[in-house]
Amino acid sequence: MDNKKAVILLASIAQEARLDVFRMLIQAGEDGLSAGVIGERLGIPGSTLSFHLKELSHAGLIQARQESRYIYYSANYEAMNELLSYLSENCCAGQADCFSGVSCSALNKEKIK
Amino acid sequence: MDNKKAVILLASIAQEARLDVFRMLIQAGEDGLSAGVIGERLGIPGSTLSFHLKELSHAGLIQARQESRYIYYSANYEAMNELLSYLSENCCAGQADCFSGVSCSALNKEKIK
DNA sequence: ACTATATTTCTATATATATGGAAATGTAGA
DNA sequence: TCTACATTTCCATATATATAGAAATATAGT
Repeated sequence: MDNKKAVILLASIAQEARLDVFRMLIQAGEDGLSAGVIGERLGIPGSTLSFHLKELSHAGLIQARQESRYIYYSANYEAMNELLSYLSENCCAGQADCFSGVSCSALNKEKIK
Repeated sequence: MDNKKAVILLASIAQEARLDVFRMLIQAGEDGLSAGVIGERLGIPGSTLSFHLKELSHAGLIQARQESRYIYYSANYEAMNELLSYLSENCCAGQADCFSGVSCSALNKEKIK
């Protein structure tokens, strides 16, 4: 993952409504949720939601799948993993005390080895 | 860390120049770098850089320290760790296959236990 | 005090993002 | 085909962000 790609992914979740949507889809699992359900749960008008869903899917963090009249959106775990890896590597590079005291400490031990 | 805070941190690095600055400061270590050096290395005019440095420090991802005529900026590793923890938790929640095959796999084993 | 240098603030401007109603599109059941 | 419903696109508008020159401010050496 390069810089530009990371910025695109970051920007796609650097917005309250979109972060909410993404977290919801992460929780929802592989099947995802329909646009209608997402919008209803978050109280977002259709057109606004559509805009945000497009942002997220253009970034590649979620994907759409049509099923009868509904369009189901689901999280792309792989893309999020790549972003987290990028951030971990670019945060921790050469920094032994990075991730100390947080849940990622196991990761850090791995990297220091 | 709550949603809003995460959005602020994400937005602060969801911009190419700022992500560059932040990565540079991560690499630079505790002492950090002066504004002038950062601007020169990235080829960014002073006023533009100042704007971005302010964004990053308002978010709390970097901090400033005056030393004679120079102002040194340095990365706040703790803040970045908290952001990564938040993202890890909100990405991996209940998802066993999260982080598989990437450098964060050790973290995941920890969490599944 | 004067000068040089570092950085920020001010200002204008360009560009991007966010919001949501209304209309258009797509899908399926009667 | 008609109707109901889901979702998107179109559109106008509001707000936020990014850029950079010029002026202002701060610091330190002479």
